[in-house]
Amino acid sequence: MELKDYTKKIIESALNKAGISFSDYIIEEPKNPEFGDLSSNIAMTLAKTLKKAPRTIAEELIKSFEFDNNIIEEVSIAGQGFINFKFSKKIYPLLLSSVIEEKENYGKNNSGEGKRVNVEYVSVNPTGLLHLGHGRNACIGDTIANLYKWNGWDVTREYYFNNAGNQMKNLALSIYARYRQQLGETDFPFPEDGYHGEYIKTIAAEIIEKYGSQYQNGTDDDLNFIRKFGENWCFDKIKATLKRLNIKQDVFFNEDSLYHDGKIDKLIADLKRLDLVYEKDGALWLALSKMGLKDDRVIVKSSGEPTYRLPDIAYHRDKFERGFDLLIDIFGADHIATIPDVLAAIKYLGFDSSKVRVLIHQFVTLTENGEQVKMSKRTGKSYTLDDLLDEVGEDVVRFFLIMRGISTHLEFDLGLAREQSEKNPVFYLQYAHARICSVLDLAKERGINLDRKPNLSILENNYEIDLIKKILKFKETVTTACDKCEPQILADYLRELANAFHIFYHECRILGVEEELQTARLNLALATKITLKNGLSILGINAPERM
RNA sequence: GCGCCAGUAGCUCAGUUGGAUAGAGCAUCAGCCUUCUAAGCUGAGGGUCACAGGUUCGAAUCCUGUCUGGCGUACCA
Repeated sequence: MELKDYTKKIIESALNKAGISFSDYIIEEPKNPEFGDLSSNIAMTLAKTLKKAPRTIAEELIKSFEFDNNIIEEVSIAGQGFINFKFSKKIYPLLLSSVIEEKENYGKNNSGEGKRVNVEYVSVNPTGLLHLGHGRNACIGDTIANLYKWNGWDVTREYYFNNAGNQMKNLALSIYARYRQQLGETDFPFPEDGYHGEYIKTIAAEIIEKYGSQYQNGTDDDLNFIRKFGENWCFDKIKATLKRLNIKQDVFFNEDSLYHDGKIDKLIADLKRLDLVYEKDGALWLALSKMGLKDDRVIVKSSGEPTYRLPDIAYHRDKFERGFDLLIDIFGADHIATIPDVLAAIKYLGFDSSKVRVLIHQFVTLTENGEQVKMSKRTGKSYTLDDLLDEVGEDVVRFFLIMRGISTHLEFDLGLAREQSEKNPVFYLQYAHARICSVLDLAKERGINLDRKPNLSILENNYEIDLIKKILKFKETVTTACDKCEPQILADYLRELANAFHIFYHECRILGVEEELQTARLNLALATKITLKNGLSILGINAPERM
């Protein structure tokens, strides 16, 4: 935000004049607006090193502040030594015209220009359907990818999957058992740790429908066919669900390719060369204890099969070698165990592991009227992401799954989500947008020309100024939400923005007032609409023109 | 046992990396539509920030310990 930069320069130049080099302070909006528009704790943080009372430091600093009186109205000292800045009300409307000029680009910045980030999310193996937790992962990942895009980064959205190994065998055997059962052998044994979902029965039924009983002998070829059929079936469903959420990933990275391309062999060779692995009990162990971790782990089992750690390390190395400046992994809480191992290995292979940012989100529970919901009422089976989408719609799902901080458990209130009313926070935002569109339409009908250069400085009552301030905070919000990788920050901001608009709308008549004011207020509404729409698009949510 | 995450209003959650009187939504109660969408707005009540110590000008925030819940802690992924 430009005003914050301006304030920072004032402080910095005062520090320079005093010959002090110091940056351990913040400039922030005080919670209580009576304290001004921006506030700094510089005098208090300096107190420690200068060994002077905060208030005297503040007084001395203020004496050498140089600023434009048209921008800053008042600088004052308060409390234990806060320096408060109060801006002229006139400055805000002037900043509004750039919002309207930038339109769909308002809020973007180029701080990430020339940098490449890889965001890996969803990454569900094709052995089943997406559930709520996957949905949270998907929505967080997609929103974070959008945020990086808005901050000027070159973004690659990636999905990592494994279509080999035990779990796929298990999928094949599970389908095969259902297949035999549906062909008449009702007591055909189901594998003990098989996939119990109803979808397995659906897949079996489809195989019967298309191919009859030709795979019932269960030869290797038969099982291979069934495995591939099941994999494709699951992947198609997963992709279809993601498409409903408007999520489209750029790269689907198959773990298997790491083997075909020799990257696994190369990794083992390199680890051997670095003396970071050893053999014991017929297995190959990764010497994590040499890398500062507690326990060594097996990376190749005595059977010759690798454990998941090995390809995970090779995969991260591959991402580094593809030249990304930042790697973001989004995992559910159950995947936490492998992370320190992968990062340690990556570091000892000579890569900068601080470029890997791992985001762990906690689980989602579905509730209704305070009770936990496990089954879908419609299907009577466990709730899939698709069931939820059918029930409450894409916008609500996307919003609800990002509206809490990543690291907290998320309670998805089905009753609230289903509610098409003011209680539902999504509709609150969308309603503000639709309301603006309706006013703008009406203005158009009445032949009001918005393009004529508006005199925005006529906007000066508190409702107008508060709304303008909120609109201007959007840029900073996009940056903060991205830096912290917290989509929730943006969701909260949009609610505040919509609230500021609703208040303005309630208090200030837009159409039918004196012409100059009408034009100015219409432009304010337009700027709000632009900001709301841009923010919603980052969250992947529609901004309806009518509700 | 050990590791990670969490514990803030009746419920669901924020709290800008240590700042000023701890906030919001929902729920409850009381108001506001002859005028641009009432899916809106206004007001009220509601708190031992899990507990106990410590660090300092100043702690919901940092440190130590305790308690509670979730997730991990495989030659599963």
